[in-house]
Amino acid sequence: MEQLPTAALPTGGPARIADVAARAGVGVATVSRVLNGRVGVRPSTRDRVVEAIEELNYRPSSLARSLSLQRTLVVAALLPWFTNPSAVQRVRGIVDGLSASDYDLMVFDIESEDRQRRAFELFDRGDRADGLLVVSTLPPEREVERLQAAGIPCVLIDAVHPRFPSIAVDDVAGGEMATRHLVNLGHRRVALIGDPPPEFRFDWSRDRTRGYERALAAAGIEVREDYVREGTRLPHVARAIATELLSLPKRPTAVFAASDTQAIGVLEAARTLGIAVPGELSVIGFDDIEVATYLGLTTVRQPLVESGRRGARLLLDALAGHTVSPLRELLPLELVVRRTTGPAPA
Amino acid sequence: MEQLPTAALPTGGPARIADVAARAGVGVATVSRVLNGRVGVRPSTRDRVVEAIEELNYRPSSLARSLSLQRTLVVAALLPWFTNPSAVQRVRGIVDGLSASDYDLMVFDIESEDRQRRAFELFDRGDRADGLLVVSTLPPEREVERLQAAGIPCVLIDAVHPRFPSIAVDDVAGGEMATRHLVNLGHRRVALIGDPPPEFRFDWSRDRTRGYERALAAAGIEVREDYVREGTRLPHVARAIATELLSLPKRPTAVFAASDTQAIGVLEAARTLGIAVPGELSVIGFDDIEVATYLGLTTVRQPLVESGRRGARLLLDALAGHTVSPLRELLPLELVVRRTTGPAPA
DNA sequence: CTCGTCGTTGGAACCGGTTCCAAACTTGGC
DNA sequence: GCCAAGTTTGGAACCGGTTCCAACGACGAG
Repeated sequence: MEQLPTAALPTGGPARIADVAARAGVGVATVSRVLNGRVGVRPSTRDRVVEAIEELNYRPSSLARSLSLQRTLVVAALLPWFTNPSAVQRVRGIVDGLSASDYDLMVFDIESEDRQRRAFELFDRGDRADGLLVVSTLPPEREVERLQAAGIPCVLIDAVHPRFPSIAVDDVAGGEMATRHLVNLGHRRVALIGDPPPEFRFDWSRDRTRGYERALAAAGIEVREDYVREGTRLPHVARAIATELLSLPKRPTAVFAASDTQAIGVLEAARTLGIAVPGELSVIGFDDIEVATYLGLTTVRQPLVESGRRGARLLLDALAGHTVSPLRELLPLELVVRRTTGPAPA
Repeated sequence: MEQLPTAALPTGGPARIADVAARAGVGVATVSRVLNGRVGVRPSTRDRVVEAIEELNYRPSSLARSLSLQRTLVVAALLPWFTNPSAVQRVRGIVDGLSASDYDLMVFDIESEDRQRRAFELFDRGDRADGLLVVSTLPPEREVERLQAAGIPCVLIDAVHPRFPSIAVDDVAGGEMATRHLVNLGHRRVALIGDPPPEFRFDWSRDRTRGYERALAAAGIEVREDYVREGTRLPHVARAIATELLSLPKRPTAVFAASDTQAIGVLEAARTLGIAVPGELSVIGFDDIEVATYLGLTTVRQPLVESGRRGARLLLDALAGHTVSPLRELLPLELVVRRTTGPAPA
């Protein structure tokens, strides 16, 4: 018998490439070549290496590999999960858009400002991921600098920034579309529940409000201040606001909620107060999240899944070296009429 | 002016620790000490280093750091997102359970078998994450070996395996609880829609079915084969199955769906067929996902958020070096009666 | 038989951090 | 003013891969 290295795992931990090399009686460079399917390795040598790999149950450290290659083959999606149920749909699209590529997806929750900071600290140097998809949030300006300096491709979804390509919708048009639908049904007392101006998110709510105002103006209806409310997306917050709204002396006959989540709160408030929907009250949302179907909620659909898919594609393009100019791509909106809107009560 | 290293970023890329050291006129070891808040650095030196760090806008590479430390300060959650809406709730709990720790969470989607394989390839060596939370799925046996060999702490949530600690519920009891509720309401023709035996997931459906059978037996009701169906969780699949079920000559007066997602499909089928719920048909689900509230779905609640929180805590314990024996922790179930179940029609 | 060429191969530098260890520098007591 | 003890400090080895480049062997041609 010829001399073989004694211990299989001298270090006690998982085998390293050097262990494999020693076992196969070759150099580390050769093992690396075999691992990466390089040509120019004698078949007999290759066989010995493969055998050693299997005997040691070896798998290369992706960490060390990334460090050496300066590439991780990972794409990270940064998104606020919970404040935004539609984000899950978007991720579905991202997964789909990435599925044909070599890249793996990692999702990072940035619900709190603290976690947002940590997320960018992990990713803005490009050593945890090769590219970033930032969903429904805006990177702080300091990070914008850093990302661009480090040359990390970054695509925004459901957010807009002049320095990055983005996938979004025309929120003004959407707000107008929703409101016009209500007006066309004969409603004159149309309320709005929007999001408060966000601190570090993209302010889509403001644009939807603008669309609301525009549609009312077009119909010659004055905007009543007490009909325009703001509150976070949390269901119970929207519910409380809706309860106030529906308890006004001259209560609205229709409510446009700037997101489906908030629309659900309105529906709950109406049921509690014994107000019939759509008989006495019409409700329209925005987004068309999955629940909307089950609830029969009328809403303005934005292509959530498609936004993720497009964003992923754009990022892959950028990663492939194609220069992607910071364009603002708008996806189409569509009115989906279900069972929560109807003619204004006489 | 004294001589300073000329180019700020000689490499063109982000600054490295050596650049900082050169700029501050110290060694890399000293910079490292400052970065990590070690004591034993002269204040004046520390100031020079801090200044250099700021001037170069330096941030250490977390990748290189991980490689050197053999620690990532990252915990990975592996879960099938979309086949399982309850997973989102669980992640919410995980985030909460981790929030007080130094660990960051990364979520990895393993919807397809292919992605499951890739996930474990990325993580089973422990160089991408220090610990794993495996949700609603089972690691392949080969990976079990590898994980244990590499000493990577791993906690299962909504799945059970003899070699790992796990957080789960008593599915038999749950199935029994749901079915007994229907029986107590006077139903004798109780159908079941379950999951097909999964290939690489944990088979909770089988246990819930067993509970169903047990409850019927206790009431002296025979299990009718044509009342027991199987289909994936996709809403339209459950819907198709329910449509068949409700078109039987002697159709059931109650359906126990092994998950809320499937229960939703049943509700849709009933509405399409014009069957009143709960007047003519009672429906009970399992899980109590968020939608269940909005739909008024009667269901068996399992503590989804809590499962994530407990799993995270257990994992943190393991990461802190406490030995966590492979215990099977069961969380309590609770019957939540809403508006989709009622007395059996006369 | 010798030389040049090509196919294989291994050593060593590198990716960007951490840390051991020894050397250099302070400081205090005499 | 000198020496021992303690404080700061930097060089170099290490984490585990990839890859450049030089060296080695086999082979065919002259």
